[in-house]
Amino acid sequence: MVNGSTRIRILETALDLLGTRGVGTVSLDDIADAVGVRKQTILYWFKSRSGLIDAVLDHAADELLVVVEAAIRSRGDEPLDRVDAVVCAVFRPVVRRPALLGLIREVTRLDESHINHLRGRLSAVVERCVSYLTSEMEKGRLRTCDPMVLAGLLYSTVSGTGTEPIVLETFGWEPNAAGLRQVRRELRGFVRAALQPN
Amino acid sequence: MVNGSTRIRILETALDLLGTRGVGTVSLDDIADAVGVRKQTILYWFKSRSGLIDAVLDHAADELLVVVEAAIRSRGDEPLDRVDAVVCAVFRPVVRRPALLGLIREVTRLDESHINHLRGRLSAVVERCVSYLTSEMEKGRLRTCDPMVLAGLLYSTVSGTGTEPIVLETFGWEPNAAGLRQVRRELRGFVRAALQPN
DNA sequence: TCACGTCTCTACCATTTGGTAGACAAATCT
DNA sequence: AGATTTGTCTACCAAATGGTAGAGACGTGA
Repeated sequence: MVNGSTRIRILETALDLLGTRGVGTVSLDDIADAVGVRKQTILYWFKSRSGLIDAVLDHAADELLVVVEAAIRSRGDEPLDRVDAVVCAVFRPVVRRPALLGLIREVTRLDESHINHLRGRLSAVVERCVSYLTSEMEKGRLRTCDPMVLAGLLYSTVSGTGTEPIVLETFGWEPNAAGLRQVRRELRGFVRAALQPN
Repeated sequence: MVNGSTRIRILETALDLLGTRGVGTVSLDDIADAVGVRKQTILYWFKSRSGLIDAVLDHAADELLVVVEAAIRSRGDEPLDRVDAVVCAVFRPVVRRPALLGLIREVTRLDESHINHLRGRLSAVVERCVSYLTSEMEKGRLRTCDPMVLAGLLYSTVSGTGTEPIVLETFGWEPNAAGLRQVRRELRGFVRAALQPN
């Protein structure tokens, strides 16, 4: 375990490939080629393809968790600002690492064991978000609705924005830095409007 | 071309499988088994796997277009009601045919030719939606923002709701008829709040 | 009856897939 | 120095994949 660099390189590369091209269409050879190594080296570091996928999901969840946790703790008292911070935090990987949300999204295509694996990893943050939304609604500082479903809707909106550039392009969006900034601006306004107490 | 029933059955089954399990993980044999026919029968009706995918995308686009077109023309003058009708229309396949939006979403994983194929099919509706949003914003009857990005955000929200039941379950949602109704109710409230003019 | 087009089948094939076995080199320990 | 562990490789393999070739069943029109 002294030299973890190969393992890490495999993990990072696999995350990018699996997240952008989809879990089903990427073979171990594809990943090995991208890393610059033979397939058998991957199978030395990971028990099997399935084991690699679990490890990559962990890796992705870690990366997301760190970002979200930091954002949840940030900024002052006003809930709209706080949610805004989380939205921005989740949006950041969209720019820096488009594969991340794409991989999380792939979970729908995986089998029960992988699903439960990832779910266990994310449930803590999810619960924190939901209970926060609940308490702010009770104080009348957010539009009153079902907080669990609301959290899911927020996730869908942000994730969709990040994982479906192709669809957004169909809507006339231009995939460059300026376009991304604009999408983020509109996304924030959209979420803010959707949460405003009435 | 007298008996199109086998062709149709292949198309429908392929739509379900490709949409739910992902384009990359479904083989011709899988589809053939589900139809109750041999793989070579599929290759008789469709030039190749790629050709089948194009045909399935067409089929899916048709199904979606009919529903959306009808909804766009429905209901009175108030834009919030009209958008609401479209949201409900797109949500209906979520219940009746979960694979449909899932397949559209898969476009991100496909290559340029398939993408352009589907995009050409959908561009007309997309343009209608965007120009409608634009005109209503100019009249001050919708929250003012970039109409193209807004259309994309709306799509992301609705599509995500329908294609990521697994994720929604992580948020505590229960996947039954009552749960679906609640998700739809919250979805409509969410969109309505996000579009309210300020 | 015979020829013909339609539709589905069996029999293959080359390639790719995830995975196993074990050789070989470099580092590390005794 | 010799033994052992670590990390990557070459050489395979059985199964599955997309696709080709062509046989046979079936109905229809002449």
